[in-house]
Amino acid sequence: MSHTTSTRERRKARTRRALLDEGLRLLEHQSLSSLGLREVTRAAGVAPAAFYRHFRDMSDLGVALVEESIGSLHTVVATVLCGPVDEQERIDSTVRVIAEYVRDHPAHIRFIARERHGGVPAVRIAIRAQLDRYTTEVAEALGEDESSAGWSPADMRMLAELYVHHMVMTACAFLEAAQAEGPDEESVARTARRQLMLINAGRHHWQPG
Amino acid sequence: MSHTTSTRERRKARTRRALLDEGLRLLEHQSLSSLGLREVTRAAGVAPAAFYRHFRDMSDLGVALVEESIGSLHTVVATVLCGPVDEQERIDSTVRVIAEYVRDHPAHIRFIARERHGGVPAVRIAIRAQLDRYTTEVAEALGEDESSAGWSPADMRMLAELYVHHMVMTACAFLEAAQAEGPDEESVARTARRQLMLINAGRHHWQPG
DNA sequence: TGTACATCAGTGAACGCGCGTTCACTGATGTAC
DNA sequence: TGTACATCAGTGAACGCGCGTTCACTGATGTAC
Repeated sequence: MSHTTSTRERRKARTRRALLDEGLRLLEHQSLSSLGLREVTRAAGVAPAAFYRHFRDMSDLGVALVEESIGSLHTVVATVLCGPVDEQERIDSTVRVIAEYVRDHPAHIRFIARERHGGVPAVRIAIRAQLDRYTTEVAEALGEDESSAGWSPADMRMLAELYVHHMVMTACAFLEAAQAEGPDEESVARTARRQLMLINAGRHHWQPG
Repeated sequence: MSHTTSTRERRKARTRRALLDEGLRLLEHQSLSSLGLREVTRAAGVAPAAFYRHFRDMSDLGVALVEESIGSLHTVVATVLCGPVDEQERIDSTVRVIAEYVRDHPAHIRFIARERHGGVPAVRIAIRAQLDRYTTEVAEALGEDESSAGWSPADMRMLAELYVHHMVMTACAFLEAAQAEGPDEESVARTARRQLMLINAGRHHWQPG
């Protein structure tokens, strides 16, 4: 069989994981462009030269982290979009899911927030591409909602962008709350809910055209 | 007189300016935590050691750049808040002013966007403080608007945050448009305007409480 | 099953380089008389 | 106005250090017979 994993393959995969995990961990307190190759290999417990068996350079490792970080984020949108029909409940569960996600994957969120406008072009481009895919998913889901009758595709995209940006911004706020850098988690949640309610009110009174 | 500026003071100020200007210029393609002291002094045309006559370290220079970058941003809010009474016109002029601001100060905007979640704590904190002051200004201005009758202070703050975040996000989008990294300037403007219209619709149908 | 050879993830030493920081200094500017 | 001394922004050499990258290597794992 071609997809049995040999001992060698498993070992290699384990080292790669260690590099990714330790990299992400180190990125909690610095940005990718200041993260050193030797720093990562030291943390992962391998020789510096071993790095090159897995990544071309740090920006390559960064792109791999983007895939992982946003990949897992798609579950969030799925949870929300297949969620309750009642508007208020849907808002509540959206904000709850975001809070949970940040609690479970703080390093991923921080990485995305930090490198989204960061100094490494390849990573910035990868993040934009992923968020774009994400926005498209949301826009398509909006199209299936009955309250979107009469909306132009451009307007649904515009609304999807507003939602996605709001989500990212809320995730960042939860992150700051978690490290006591900003307001506490409950008030972040309250603000986020009310902002979504306001956007919803706008949706219902939208004059297309 | 105590505030005549001597030749010496003027010379010192000029070197400081050169360090700040060249620093900001170099930050267009990298983040603060990877910007070197020698890199900045080289660009400014002074010896490395001269840096210490002006800043303790790079994060100190970063904080100075924050003051400059956001300081000049307050003009934007002033322009908008004292702008036209008609809603559509107000939205149009807001988006226009943001576009102009980004065109005139691209490096400032990029710096703020990049370091807002960047790897240098002191700078992150300075940016948050400035954006907070900014949000408070907007919230106060909203309080003076007749359409805010019956709104709680918390809800006005919540709306102000939505506006400020939308502004930052739109500024970033204009920036990306300028370097052909995203959609063109006109479609960014169109999306931003319609998002503001949707938020406005929400404002008018808001049920306080 | 046993043997001989191939593969290749990880090693460890070496390299040249630019970094941040220190220090005693220089010389133009400022001040006191 | 002229002189003697003080100030201090900027210099340039020196330092120790950790960086990214290269290379021939090792030795466990995989493959063919």
